[in-house]
Amino acid sequence: MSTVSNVLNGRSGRMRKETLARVENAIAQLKFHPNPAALRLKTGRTSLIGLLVPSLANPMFGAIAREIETFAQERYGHRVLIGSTYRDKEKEATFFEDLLAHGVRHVIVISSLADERHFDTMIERGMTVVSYDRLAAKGRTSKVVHVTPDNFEAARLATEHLIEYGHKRLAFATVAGMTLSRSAKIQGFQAAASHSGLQKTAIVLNGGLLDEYGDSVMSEIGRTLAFQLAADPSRSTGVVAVNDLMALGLMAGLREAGLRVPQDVSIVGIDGLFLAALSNPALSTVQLPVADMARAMVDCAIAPKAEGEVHACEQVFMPTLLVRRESVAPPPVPATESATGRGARNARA
Amino acid sequence: MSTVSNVLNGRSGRMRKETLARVENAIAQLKFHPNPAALRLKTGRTSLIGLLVPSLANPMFGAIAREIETFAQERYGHRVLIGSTYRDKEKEATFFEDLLAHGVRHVIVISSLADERHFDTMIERGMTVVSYDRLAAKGRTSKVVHVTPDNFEAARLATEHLIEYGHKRLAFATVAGMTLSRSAKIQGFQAAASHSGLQKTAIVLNGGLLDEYGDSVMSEIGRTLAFQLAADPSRSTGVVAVNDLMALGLMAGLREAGLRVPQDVSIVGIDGLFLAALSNPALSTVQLPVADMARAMVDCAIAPKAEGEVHACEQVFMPTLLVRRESVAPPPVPATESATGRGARNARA
DNA sequence: TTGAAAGCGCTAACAT
DNA sequence: ATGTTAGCGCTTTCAA
Repeated sequence: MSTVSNVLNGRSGRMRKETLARVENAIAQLKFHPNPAALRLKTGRTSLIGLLVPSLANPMFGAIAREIETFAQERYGHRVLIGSTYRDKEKEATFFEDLLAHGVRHVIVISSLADERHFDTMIERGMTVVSYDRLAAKGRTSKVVHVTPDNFEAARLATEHLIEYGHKRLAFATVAGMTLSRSAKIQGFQAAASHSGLQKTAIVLNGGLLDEYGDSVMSEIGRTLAFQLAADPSRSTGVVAVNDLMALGLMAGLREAGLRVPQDVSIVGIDGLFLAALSNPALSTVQLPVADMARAMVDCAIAPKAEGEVHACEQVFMPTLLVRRESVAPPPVPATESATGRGARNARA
Repeated sequence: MSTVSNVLNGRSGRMRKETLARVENAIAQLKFHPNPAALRLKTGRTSLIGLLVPSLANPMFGAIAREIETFAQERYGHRVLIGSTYRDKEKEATFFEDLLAHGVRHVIVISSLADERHFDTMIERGMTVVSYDRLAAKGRTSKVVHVTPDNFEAARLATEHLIEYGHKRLAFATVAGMTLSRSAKIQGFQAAASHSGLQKTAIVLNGGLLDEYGDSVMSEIGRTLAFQLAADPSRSTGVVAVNDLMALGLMAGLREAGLRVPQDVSIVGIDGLFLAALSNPALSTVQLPVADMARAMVDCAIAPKAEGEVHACEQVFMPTLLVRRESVAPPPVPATESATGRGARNARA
């Protein structure tokens, strides 16, 4: 029995070849697969990785989940235990408890709550947690691994694109509720604006709060924001959306409000969803390196670490590039200052 | 010990109240949670449910997965072990093996291969498998539970909508590779066409094959099909897409080819993704009852069944309704028979 | 180099 | 009504 165990665990040096062959033969013959439950019970390990997303219905998270699942499986033979948090602290905590109970030691958390102190508890209990879309808070040394796109840079790139086309009145459209990634994007937006002396007219449009229905309301918020924008005679002519879904909602809302994209308002998204190519006009967006980030997350989560290794690493991925499509054009030439407006409730957020 | 076990398993009748209270107290005090691995090892059961989707990156499957995950958790306290198959037989089989090894007894398979005989093996090995988007093949009695929208009816509804607007030349756009759901849709399409004497001009447009990249190429295929359509002087004026993603791709392609939706060509989708409301023009589509179906699948998969119960049930869900938006209009009035065409390579599929 | 035995945390049969 | 025990399938000492 222990010899078989040794074979299974690669300690084939401790027996003579003949025995090894005999065991391997039997394993093949019987199609023997170690029972994960027994393994789990004995060792505490399991070949499962936890994945926490705000909502599976959000195509961006779907895209990331897809890459994570594929890679974890191919590279490490791990399956994925998935859960939606709807950005709810309670749900997130419950999920972590369940994971622990199921023996899952590796978990990837996509865009969780602003506060990640609760991760430390889990790490002390033996988990490796990889957090997406944020960096460690200043002054805190946690053992959480962070993998994130450079959100500042992504937003800066998007904003630059608008400036390059001559836009003077810029806006950044986001949802209420501040996360690190959102504030990094806002900073990138403002940095780009300031760099061109446009900070005075660069505004942040804060839409509604994501409710329990998760991220499929993101585009609804974009739509609402679009109406606010449309109602403002001195509206921004170029807007950077916090993500592609927001951008899509913005475009739909603008159109409903009678404004044209890009003739009246230009829009740039961030993410690079395949859906961005399908919109009308096709959405210009900053492409994030989804597959690379997914691989990095899986590696950080699962790869065996050297014993004393301080495991807090931070990986920041550059946005691959700006995908220029059709949603950006030069700003409209104003006949008079407020020619494009229609007498409106002053509805800026 | 066994008393505790009895408490945990609801057999609280076998002890006196006082003991029950004492045990419950201790459980609360110690925050005791039964170890799933031990439970699994002992009983063979686990509180995990398997979910197989063609691709997580497909928003429709994301939407379904979201509902399944939420309901399985809320109703049964089950977590979801998810995997993408990319519609590959090998990957599907591997996933099933892994599930079995992990002790998972309940699995939901979304839109799998045409042939589902391999499920029988798994069922014999103690699994409950629920299959989405198909009915049992005629003449076969398997123990697979089927939950599906009425695809025939969905396509019929979509087609009727086009006919109602006066379209005479109809097309159904789909991908290569026949699944039961796709063929049911085609039949619904043809039935509606025939019903109005339009069968002569009702054609099926078969796009490319879904490759290993999964369903994000669905819209690419739509785009390609759009070019074929545009090149045909006597093209169909109303097209039903096999799903919303295909419809979105079709619209993008048509636009690139210089055709307008709905003025030149009308499009109807099937699914009712939230994305359909965001397109330009907003996509008219047949809404499927995603949440209801998800619940039904989870119930069928997990709910304890009476012993001898013949377990093959078939649940067919009616499409809730047609969502009328902007992608359908009356057909263009032809100046002469082929006025709208541009001398084209005859490119029909 | 191999075998024997303990034990991971439970459940269920059995004994008390 | 409660306690005792075997055993689910492994890993890992320890002994041979």
